[in-house]
Amino acid sequence: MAGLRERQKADRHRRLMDAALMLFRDKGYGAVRTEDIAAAADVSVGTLYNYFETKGDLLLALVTLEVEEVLDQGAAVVAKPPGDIARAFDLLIGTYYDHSLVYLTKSLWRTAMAISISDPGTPFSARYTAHDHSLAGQVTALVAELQRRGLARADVSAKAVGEMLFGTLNQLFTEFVKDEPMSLAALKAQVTAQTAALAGMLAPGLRDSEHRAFMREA
Amino acid sequence: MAGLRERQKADRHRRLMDAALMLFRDKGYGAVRTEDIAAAADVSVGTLYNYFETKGDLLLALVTLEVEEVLDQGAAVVAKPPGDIARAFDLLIGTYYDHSLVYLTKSLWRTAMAISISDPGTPFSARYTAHDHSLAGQVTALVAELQRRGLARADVSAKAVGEMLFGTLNQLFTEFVKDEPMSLAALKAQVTAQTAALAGMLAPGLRDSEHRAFMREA
DNA sequence: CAAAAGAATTGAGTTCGCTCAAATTTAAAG
DNA sequence: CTTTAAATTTGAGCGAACTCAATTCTTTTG
Repeated sequence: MAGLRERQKADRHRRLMDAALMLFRDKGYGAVRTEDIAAAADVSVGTLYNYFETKGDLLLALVTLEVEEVLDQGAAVVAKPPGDIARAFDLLIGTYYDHSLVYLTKSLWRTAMAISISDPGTPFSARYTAHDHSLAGQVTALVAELQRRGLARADVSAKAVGEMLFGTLNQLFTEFVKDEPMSLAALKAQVTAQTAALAGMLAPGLRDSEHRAFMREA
Repeated sequence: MAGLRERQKADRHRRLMDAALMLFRDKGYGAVRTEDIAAAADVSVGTLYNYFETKGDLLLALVTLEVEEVLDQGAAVVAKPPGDIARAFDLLIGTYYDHSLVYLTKSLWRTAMAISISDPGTPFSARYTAHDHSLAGQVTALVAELQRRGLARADVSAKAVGEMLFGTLNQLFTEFVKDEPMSLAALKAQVTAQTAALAGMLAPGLRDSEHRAFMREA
């Protein structure tokens, strides 16, 4: 069995994560002092900094939890996508968006994004960027899967489409978290509107006249 | 003539901006203490905070300088655009990009972006967002001007195209400032590649076969 | 089991952004 | 030119993130 030290370590780590999640959600990142988190987790401030490099690093650990769960849910969608391109995009992206507020608030997302932009060289930012790449990879995987199933034309690069799609969903998500009153429904409506043209272009075996009609709509 | 008080005020404001610009560029935002800026401007810390709400606000004042100059330069391009859509886009966007590092460094841009994301309700963020809107408006104005001159098809919304274009150039700029070794030339190459398809679609009087060829390239 | 070695915790101390009551400077009034 | 009023500056002090030398706890060794 694991030694006492190891168990205590795991336990303290969990307590710190739990305390931080609760406090951040409740009072907001800025209003929570590292001392509060430490106290709620029954450790000293020094110990908190033995487990996490900075207060922001603690937030990232929560973001990581979030993203790992959403990647799992997304994998299920990629494995069995709806038979329609537009619906498949909406379902995968909707899964991401729905999950985004399970653990974190808009304010916490903003803080995490801000830290990752301002210090792009740090481990924090590197991990945040890695999450982005995982998500973009999953979107690409969906496009490839649709192609494999003959639901999307195979003569375009799945990677190019996937990254364009991820760029769009990411930008819309950024606007969403910056706009406190904006609802998830409004966000989804936006992404549906913006990806409809792309979905149309990806439809296989479209005759030229129909193709041109899609172009005009987009 | 202006009273003594007024002159002193303008002078202190200028000294603070000069000092902040020099120190931020030299040592980086985080390494400069408000006390250092105050000392370099020959005022006390309290006075600094009488002129600027926060240390970040001082950075924003520098960003504002930057954006106002670039808007002036951009207006000249809009007034007399090159006769080719792709070249016109490249020239305007290139003007923005070239000017972006005249006053500020990548690191300072990142800090400014981070602050504007993390506190979207503050005056800082509002002004930063206003800059974005001004730039998007100028890009839209370029599209409208090209339409007026018969250089771009008039049957698409200049606003829609302008905002899509701005979204792209903004996203690429964000990636640029996050990637310290990336050169301005590389940034421009990326934007040229990404906007080429859009420029192609906007060409007026294109025959259907050519139109479809552009689609396939994009 | 006792002692030595090693690992982790602790919290007082440091730093830096920012504030505010007192002091100073400029303008206005008599 | 004084006196009064108003505007502005000032810097010691506060709060919060983070550090590190001393302490406590766990494991290993003899």
